[in-house]
Amino acid sequence: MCTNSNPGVCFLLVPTLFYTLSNLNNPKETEKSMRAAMAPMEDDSELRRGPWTLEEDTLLTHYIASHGEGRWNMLAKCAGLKRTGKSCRLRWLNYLKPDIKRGNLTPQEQLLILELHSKWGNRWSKIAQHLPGRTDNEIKNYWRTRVQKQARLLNIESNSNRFLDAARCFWMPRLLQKVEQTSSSSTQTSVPWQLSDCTVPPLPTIPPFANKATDTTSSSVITTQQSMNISDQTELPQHLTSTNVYSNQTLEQSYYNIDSSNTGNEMEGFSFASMSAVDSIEGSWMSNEMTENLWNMDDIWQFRELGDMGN
DNA sequence: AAGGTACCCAACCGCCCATTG
DNA sequence: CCAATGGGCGGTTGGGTACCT
Repeated sequence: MCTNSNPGVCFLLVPTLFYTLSNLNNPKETEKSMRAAMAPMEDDSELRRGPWTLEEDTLLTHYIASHGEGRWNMLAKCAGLKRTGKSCRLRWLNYLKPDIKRGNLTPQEQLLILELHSKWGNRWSKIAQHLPGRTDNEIKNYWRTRVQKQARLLNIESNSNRFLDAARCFWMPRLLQKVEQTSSSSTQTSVPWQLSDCTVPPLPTIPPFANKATDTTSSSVITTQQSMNISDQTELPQHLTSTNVYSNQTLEQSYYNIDSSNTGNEMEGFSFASMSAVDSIEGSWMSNEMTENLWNMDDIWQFRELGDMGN
């Protein structure tokens, strides 16, 4: 019933090669894998857990190449894996599947994640559907490690409107700028969506945010929908495919309508707002150390010449 | 060089929903 | 209708590694 005849050579080679390469310079890892591979032989009744070995990967890949995906519990047994079906499924989807893309997220992908997350929240799998080759797990990790880190540094909730506004006003435009830079320097792009129509408005010359924070008379807080011009459609965000959502008006609106109910200490956290001018405004209330941390995020924060961008 | 800390990410966990018998 | 099972999803954890002091 469960035979492993007719192995799919390609499927077999990909993970094997990857494993070999990734462990080539890591004898420690290879040794660990070997030891782990031996472990199940000691107690066949035990389900294995923890890191997958090359042997397990090969077994799984081999089996799927021959029989296809699905029925994971059955698959695990038939393939001779001492793993749960869930574990097999996860390993395949997040690691072994041939079309998995590896390496750092491109600015385009980062932008798309920010954009889609502002629309759908933590719907990682839904977001991942729009990033070919990226897994929900990877996107989730990216969000939790990079994005939420920024939120922490800023002392604001990553799921708050304030953070959304900050990302919208400063992060996204810069990513767009970077996208344009990279796409202009190379004719080919792997971006799954059209970038040609994306336009980055010049960043406004913004006064230190603390000044605005004292304005408790302003009343409205722009919502995600308002500032993003995001429709409820399931297609890609409009500005990524057609017109520019970062119209000057929208940008200005979202900037100046950051929750005005916040005062004092809370506002201090929202340093994103002054980031756009952090290099150009003398005496910014934001410490150099803090801005350094912020701008070090990946390489997207290379745009130190913010003053220039606004001109 | 050594120890401590922060970060990254693969893997696991628990919950939920859909399907099946 | 209901229980069992499979599969999907978001949240969390722990080990490895890079970086810092």
